[in-house]
Amino acid sequence: MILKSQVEWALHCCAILAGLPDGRYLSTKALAELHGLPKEYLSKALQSLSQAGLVHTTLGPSGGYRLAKAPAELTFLDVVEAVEGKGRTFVCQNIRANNPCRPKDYCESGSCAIARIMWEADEAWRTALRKVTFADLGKTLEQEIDPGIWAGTFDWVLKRAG
Amino acid sequence: MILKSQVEWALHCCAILAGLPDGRYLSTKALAELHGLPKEYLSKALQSLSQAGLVHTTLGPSGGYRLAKAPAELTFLDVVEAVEGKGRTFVCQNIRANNPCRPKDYCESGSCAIARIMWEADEAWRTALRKVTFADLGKTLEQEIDPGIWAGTFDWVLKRAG
DNA sequence: GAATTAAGGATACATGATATCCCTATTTTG
DNA sequence: CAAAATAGGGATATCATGTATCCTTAATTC
Ligand code: SF4
Ligand code: SF4
Repeated sequence: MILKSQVEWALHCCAILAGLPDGRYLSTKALAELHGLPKEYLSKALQSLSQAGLVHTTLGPSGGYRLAKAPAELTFLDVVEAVEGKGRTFVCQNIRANNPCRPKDYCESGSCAIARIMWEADEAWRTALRKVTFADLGKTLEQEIDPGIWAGTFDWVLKRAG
Repeated sequence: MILKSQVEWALHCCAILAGLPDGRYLSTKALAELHGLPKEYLSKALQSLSQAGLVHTTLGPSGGYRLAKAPAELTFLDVVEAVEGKGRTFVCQNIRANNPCRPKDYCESGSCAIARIMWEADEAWRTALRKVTFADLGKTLEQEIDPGIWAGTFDWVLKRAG
């Protein structure tokens, strides 16, 4: 059970978009170059973000993506769920219904303890991701990243932003 | 990202084994019949439990599986990790190294904020699973399951336990 | 009108999950 | 001792999903 690499890509792209000045857009091409990723495939991840309403897009030259909300309103969970889906990681096949000791067509009284426990763990994971916004991430990155690279990347992005 | 169905199978099998009297063993065949699962494939899941040291096995007629520890010492996380592996669900491809603004062979100072946040969420998931033991589960199931089915299943299992 | 862009359909490929079959060594049963 | 039953594990087939590329269309900018 491993998250798709598109999750990582989407998180990085949102981190960049979160640093973009208001009203500017950054294209798939620029984001792909910046991260060394296949442009066409990265595009699918960005489309997922778009379908989830997390980013806003414009067409034509100087078009591309920007965040649809303020970085403080966008959580890691938003991005992860946009790419990976909102489904639970534990899916119940209801194998208890195969128990030969049960009367046929016995009606279950809701979800069982095993499924509930697994789903609670799922929810703990989601809660942890919901707590972190891209404003939080921006602050941390600014402290941790080499200032030269930070500034250089910022310039690089601005030059290519429409 | 969905857990393998073997996780569900292994959890159910451990739930049954946790109710087994001391010194008794239950075979793959019995566990497969009880849950309506393909015997040969369920066997792989049980082998994972065995390799992780969670169950003890004996060969020959009347052989099979029993828990290696007391139910109160066996956690959901033990079983999930035995089947699904102990690896993190977020794997970092280090795509920041592709940033064209970086000097070549720039040495990263440890793991970045994005990866740390994802790994912390992972850890929250594991913590939730580590909190629940099969003694806890047993108590819940005893309260929730129809007493007739509960007793009938217990008898069924005892008849087939070596 | 030409260039650039997001969106999305079609397709191929790789990987991992699911499932079955078969063989071996070990242990109980008779 | 012989037969039956068991866990363990290798080999293989099948299917779903993730990864990746290519191409077309519609919208936008210049
Ligand atoms: S016992 Fe729970 S987890 Fe197992 S099959 Fe039934 S509902 Fe699903
Ligand atoms: S920035 Fe973090 S998550 Fe992204 S590639 Fe680097 S280490 Fe991995």
